[in-house]
Amino acid sequence: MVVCLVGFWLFENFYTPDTYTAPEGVAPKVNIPFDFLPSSTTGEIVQHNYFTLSYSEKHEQAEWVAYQLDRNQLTYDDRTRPYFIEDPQVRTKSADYKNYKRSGYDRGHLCPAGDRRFSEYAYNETFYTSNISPQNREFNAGIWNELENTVRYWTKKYDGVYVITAGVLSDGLDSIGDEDVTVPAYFYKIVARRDGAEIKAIAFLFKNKESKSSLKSHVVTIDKIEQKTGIDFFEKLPNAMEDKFESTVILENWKF
DNA sequence: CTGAAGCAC
DNA sequence: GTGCTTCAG
Repeated sequence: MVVCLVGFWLFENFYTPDTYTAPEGVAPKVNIPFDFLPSSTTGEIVQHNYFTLSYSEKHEQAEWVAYQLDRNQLTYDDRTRPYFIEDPQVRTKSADYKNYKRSGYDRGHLCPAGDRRFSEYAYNETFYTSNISPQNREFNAGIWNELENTVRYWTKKYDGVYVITAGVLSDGLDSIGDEDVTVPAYFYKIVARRDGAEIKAIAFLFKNKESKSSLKSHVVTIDKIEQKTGIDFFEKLPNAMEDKFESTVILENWKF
Protein backbone atom coordinates (compact mmCIF):
# COMPACT_ATOMS: atom_id res chain seq x y z
CA MET A 1 0.00 0.00 0.00
CA VAL A 2 2.74 2.42 0.97
CA VAL A 3 4.71 1.52 -2.14
CA CYS A 4 1.63 2.15 -4.23
CA LEU A 5 1.06 5.57 -2.70
CA VAL A 6 4.69 6.61 -3.13
CA GLY A 7 4.66 5.37 -6.70
CA PHE A 8 1.45 7.21 -7.37
CA TRP A 9 2.89 10.39 -5.89
CA LEU A 10 6.07 10.16 -7.98
CA PHE A 11 4.07 9.49 -11.12
CA GLU A 12 1.74 12.38 -10.52
CA ASN A 13 4.55 14.71 -9.53
CA PHE A 14 6.51 13.91 -12.64
CA TYR A 15 3.60 14.80 -14.84
CA THR A 16 2.41 17.83 -12.92
CA PRO A 17 2.36 20.71 -15.40
CA ASP A 18 4.41 23.72 -14.40
CA THR A 19 2.47 26.04 -16.63
CA TYR A 20 -1.07 26.44 -17.80
CA THR A 21 -1.55 25.89 -21.50
CA ALA A 22 -4.23 27.14 -23.81
CA PRO A 23 -6.33 24.17 -24.96
CA GLU A 24 -7.28 26.06 -28.08
CA GLY A 25 -3.62 26.56 -29.00
CA VAL A 26 -1.81 29.85 -28.75
CA ALA A 27 -3.95 32.38 -26.93
CA PRO A 28 -3.77 35.97 -28.13
CA LYS A 29 -2.03 38.60 -26.03
CA VAL A 30 -4.65 41.10 -25.01
CA ASN A 31 -2.78 43.28 -22.56
CA ILE A 32 -3.34 46.68 -21.16
CA PRO A 33 -2.33 49.27 -23.79
CA PHE A 34 1.16 50.72 -23.51
CA ASP A 35 -0.22 54.15 -22.64
CA PHE A 36 -1.67 52.78 -19.42
CA LEU A 37 1.36 50.90 -18.09
CA PRO A 38 2.64 52.14 -14.73
CA SER A 39 6.35 52.46 -13.94
CA SER A 40 8.09 49.46 -12.38
CA THR A 41 10.19 49.95 -9.27
CA THR A 42 11.56 46.40 -9.60
CA GLY A 43 12.26 46.17 -13.33
CA GLU A 44 10.59 42.77 -13.53
CA ILE A 45 7.61 43.15 -15.82
CA VAL A 46 5.78 40.03 -16.96
CA GLN A 47 3.24 40.00 -19.75
CA HIS A 48 0.65 37.30 -19.62
CA ASN A 49 -2.02 36.89 -22.24
CA TYR A 50 -4.70 38.74 -20.38
CA PHE A 51 -2.83 40.82 -17.79
CA THR A 52 0.56 42.40 -17.16
CA LEU A 53 2.35 42.63 -13.83
CA SER A 54 5.42 44.02 -12.12
CA TYR A 55 6.84 41.45 -9.71
CA SER A 56 8.63 42.22 -6.46
CA GLU A 57 10.84 39.27 -5.51
CA LYS A 58 11.54 40.94 -2.18
CA HIS A 59 7.89 40.88 -1.25
CA GLU A 60 7.06 37.70 -3.24
CA GLN A 61 4.09 39.29 -5.00
CA ALA A 62 3.23 41.87 -7.64
CA GLU A 63 3.59 45.58 -6.95
CA TRP A 64 0.95 46.07 -9.61
CA VAL A 65 -1.22 44.01 -11.92
CA ALA A 66 -2.73 45.85 -14.89
CA TYR A 67 -5.33 44.66 -17.34
CA GLN A 68 -7.97 45.78 -19.73
CA LEU A 69 -11.51 44.56 -19.11
CA ASP A 70 -13.89 44.62 -22.06
CA ARG A 71 -17.62 44.36 -22.02
CA ASN A 72 -17.59 41.23 -24.17
CA GLN A 73 -15.22 39.49 -21.72
CA LEU A 74 -17.86 39.44 -19.01
CA THR A 75 -19.29 35.95 -19.28
CA TYR A 76 -20.66 33.60 -16.71
CA ASP A 77 -19.06 30.37 -17.89
CA ASP A 78 -18.70 27.75 -15.18
CA ARG A 79 -15.05 27.06 -14.47
CA THR A 80 -13.28 24.66 -12.16
CA ARG A 81 -10.73 26.41 -9.99
CA PRO A 82 -7.24 25.09 -10.84
CA TYR A 83 -4.40 24.87 -8.35
CA PHE A 84 -2.28 27.92 -7.65
CA ILE A 85 1.13 27.43 -9.25
CA GLU A 86 4.34 29.41 -9.53
CA ASP A 87 4.51 31.81 -12.45
CA PRO A 88 6.94 30.33 -15.02
CA GLN A 89 7.53 33.79 -16.49
CA VAL A 90 8.86 35.25 -13.24
CA ARG A 91 12.63 34.65 -13.42
CA THR A 92 13.00 34.06 -9.68
CA LYS A 93 9.73 32.11 -9.49
CA SER A 94 6.75 33.56 -7.71
CA ALA A 95 5.82 32.41 -4.21
CA ASP A 96 4.73 28.83 -3.60
CA TYR A 97 1.07 28.71 -2.66
CA LYS A 98 1.97 26.76 0.49
CA ASN A 99 3.23 29.98 2.06
CA TYR A 100 -0.41 30.91 2.50
CA LYS A 101 -1.56 27.61 3.98
CA ARG A 102 -2.96 28.08 7.48
CA SER A 103 -1.53 31.59 7.50
CA GLY A 104 -4.90 33.06 8.31
CA TYR A 105 -4.83 35.04 5.06
CA ASP A 106 -6.64 34.47 1.78
CA ARG A 107 -4.86 33.96 -1.51
CA GLY A 108 -6.47 37.11 -2.83
CA HIS A 109 -6.62 37.55 -6.59
CA LEU A 110 -5.36 40.86 -8.00
CA CYS A 111 -6.75 40.32 -11.50
CA PRO A 112 -10.01 38.64 -10.43
CA ALA A 113 -10.81 35.16 -11.69
CA GLY A 114 -14.35 36.44 -12.13
CA ASP A 115 -13.17 38.84 -14.85
CA ARG A 116 -11.54 36.05 -16.82
CA ARG A 117 -14.24 33.45 -17.29
CA PHE A 118 -14.44 33.81 -21.07
CA SER A 119 -11.81 31.12 -21.65
CA GLU A 120 -10.28 28.31 -19.65
CA TYR A 121 -6.78 29.64 -20.26
CA ALA A 122 -7.66 33.20 -19.28
CA TYR A 123 -9.24 31.87 -16.09
CA ASN A 124 -6.33 29.60 -15.18
CA GLU A 125 -3.80 32.34 -15.81
CA THR A 126 -5.18 34.30 -12.87
CA PHE A 127 -4.12 31.42 -10.59
CA TYR A 128 -0.42 32.05 -11.01
CA THR A 129 0.84 33.09 -7.58
CA SER A 130 2.28 36.25 -9.16
CA ASN A 131 -1.35 37.40 -9.26
CA ILE A 132 -2.00 36.64 -5.59
CA SER A 133 -1.53 38.65 -2.39
CA PRO A 134 -2.29 37.86 1.26
CA GLN A 135 -5.64 39.39 2.08
CA ASN A 136 -7.68 39.46 5.22
CA ARG A 137 -10.66 37.11 4.82
CA GLU A 138 -13.37 39.62 5.64
CA PHE A 139 -11.73 42.30 3.50
CA ASN A 140 -11.47 40.05 0.44
CA ALA A 141 -15.00 38.68 0.66
CA GLY A 142 -16.35 42.07 1.69
CA ILE A 143 -15.56 45.50 0.33
CA TRP A 144 -12.85 44.25 -2.06
CA ASN A 145 -15.35 41.89 -3.64
CA GLU A 146 -17.87 44.71 -3.74
CA LEU A 147 -15.39 46.88 -5.65
CA GLU A 148 -14.67 44.07 -8.12
CA ASN A 149 -18.37 43.76 -8.76
CA THR A 150 -18.61 47.52 -9.23
CA VAL A 151 -15.77 47.40 -11.75
CA ARG A 152 -17.71 44.79 -13.73
CA TYR A 153 -20.74 47.06 -13.62
CA TRP A 154 -18.68 49.99 -14.91
CA THR A 155 -17.23 47.78 -17.61
CA LYS A 156 -20.70 47.12 -18.98
CA LYS A 157 -21.93 50.67 -18.48
CA TYR A 158 -18.91 52.44 -19.97
CA ASP A 159 -17.91 49.75 -22.48
CA GLY A 160 -14.56 48.75 -21.08
CA VAL A 161 -12.14 49.91 -18.41
CA TYR A 162 -8.47 49.61 -17.47
CA VAL A 163 -7.59 48.36 -14.00
CA ILE A 164 -4.35 48.62 -12.02
CA THR A 165 -4.29 47.02 -8.60
CA ALA A 166 -2.15 45.45 -5.84
CA GLY A 167 -1.13 45.74 -2.22
CA VAL A 168 1.03 48.60 -1.01
CA LEU A 169 4.48 47.05 -0.48
CA SER A 170 7.03 48.41 1.97
CA ASP A 171 9.60 47.27 4.51
CA GLY A 172 8.68 46.39 8.04
CA LEU A 173 5.41 44.64 7.27
CA ASP A 174 4.42 41.21 8.57
CA SER A 175 5.09 38.22 6.35
CA ILE A 176 3.87 34.65 6.00
CA GLY A 177 5.39 31.29 5.05
CA ASP A 178 8.92 30.02 4.48
CA GLU A 179 9.42 32.53 1.69
CA ASP A 180 8.28 35.49 3.80
CA VAL A 181 5.49 36.75 1.60
CA THR A 182 4.78 40.32 2.70
CA VAL A 183 1.31 40.99 4.09
CA PRO A 184 0.29 44.41 2.74
CA ALA A 185 -1.36 46.73 5.23
CA TYR A 186 -3.16 48.51 2.38
CA PHE A 187 -4.57 47.59 -1.02
CA TYR A 188 -5.25 50.00 -3.86
CA LYS A 189 -7.15 49.84 -7.12
CA ILE A 190 -7.18 52.38 -9.94
CA VAL A 191 -9.86 52.23 -12.62
CA ALA A 192 -9.63 54.30 -15.81
CA ARG A 193 -11.60 54.64 -18.99
CA ARG A 194 -11.50 56.56 -22.22
CA ASP A 195 -14.13 59.21 -22.81
CA GLY A 196 -13.46 60.58 -26.26
CA ALA A 197 -10.02 62.15 -26.12
CA GLU A 198 -10.22 62.36 -22.34
CA ILE A 199 -9.14 59.85 -19.71
CA LYS A 200 -11.27 59.49 -16.63
CA ALA A 201 -9.91 57.70 -13.61
CA ILE A 202 -10.83 56.86 -10.03
CA ALA A 203 -8.65 55.43 -7.27
CA PHE A 204 -9.41 53.51 -4.08
CA LEU A 205 -7.33 52.78 -1.00
CA PHE A 206 -8.30 50.29 1.71
CA LYS A 207 -6.81 48.88 4.86
CA ASN A 208 -6.31 45.12 4.62
CA LYS A 209 -9.14 44.42 7.01
CA GLU A 210 -12.90 44.38 7.19
CA SER A 211 -14.59 47.64 6.26
CA LYS A 212 -18.21 48.44 6.84
CA SER A 213 -18.09 51.89 5.29
CA SER A 214 -19.07 52.75 1.73
CA LEU A 215 -16.95 52.33 -1.38
CA LYS A 216 -17.14 56.08 -1.98
CA SER A 217 -15.53 56.79 1.37
CA HIS A 218 -12.41 54.93 0.17
CA VAL A 219 -11.86 57.07 -2.92
CA VAL A 220 -8.52 58.91 -2.96
CA THR A 221 -6.44 60.75 -5.55
CA ILE A 222 -3.99 58.85 -7.73
CA ASP A 223 -1.32 61.15 -6.32
CA LYS A 224 -1.99 59.68 -2.90
CA ILE A 225 -1.41 56.13 -4.19
CA GLU A 226 1.77 57.25 -5.91
CA GLN A 227 3.04 58.73 -2.66
CA LYS A 228 2.38 55.49 -0.80
CA THR A 229 3.77 53.10 -3.44
CA GLY A 230 6.48 55.06 -5.24
CA ILE A 231 4.91 53.95 -8.51
CA ASP A 232 4.27 56.46 -11.31
CA PHE A 233 0.90 55.60 -12.82
CA PHE A 234 0.04 56.72 -16.35
CA GLU A 235 3.63 57.87 -16.88
CA LYS A 236 3.25 57.20 -20.61
CA LEU A 237 0.43 59.73 -20.97
CA PRO A 238 1.12 63.40 -21.77
CA ASN A 239 2.05 65.23 -18.57
CA ALA A 240 -0.71 67.81 -18.81
CA MET A 241 -3.36 65.11 -19.07
CA GLU A 242 -1.77 63.06 -16.32
CA ASP A 243 -1.44 65.93 -13.88
CA LYS A 244 -5.05 66.88 -14.33
CA PHE A 245 -6.73 63.66 -13.36
CA GLU A 246 -4.19 62.41 -10.84
CA SER A 247 -4.59 65.29 -8.42
CA THR A 248 -8.36 65.49 -8.19
CA VAL A 249 -11.30 63.34 -7.19
CA ILE A 250 -14.36 63.67 -9.42
CA LEU A 251 -16.96 61.25 -8.13
CA GLU A 252 -19.53 62.43 -10.69
CA ASN A 253 -17.64 60.65 -13.47
CA TRP A 254 -18.51 57.26 -12.02
CA LYS A 255 -21.95 55.96 -11.23
CA PHE A 256 -22.09 54.00 -7.98
C1' DC B 1 -19.18 36.30 -6.32
C1' DT B 2 -14.90 35.83 -2.76
C1' DG B 3 -12.54 31.84 -0.72
C1' DA B 4 -10.81 27.67 2.97
C1' DA B 5 -10.48 22.90 4.53
C1' DG B 6 -11.02 17.79 4.98
C1' DC B 7 -10.52 13.31 3.06
C1' DA B 8 -9.90 9.40 -0.45
C1' DC B 9 -6.83 8.03 -3.85
C1' DG C 1 0.51 15.36 -5.87
C1' DT C 2 -5.09 15.52 -7.66
C1' DG C 3 -10.31 15.17 -7.32
C1' DC C 4 -14.32 15.85 -4.89
C1' DT C 5 -17.28 17.53 -1.24
C1' DT C 6 -18.62 20.71 2.28
C1' DC C 7 -18.73 25.08 4.30
C1' DA C 8 -18.53 30.43 5.28
C1' DG C 9 -18.88 35.78 4.30
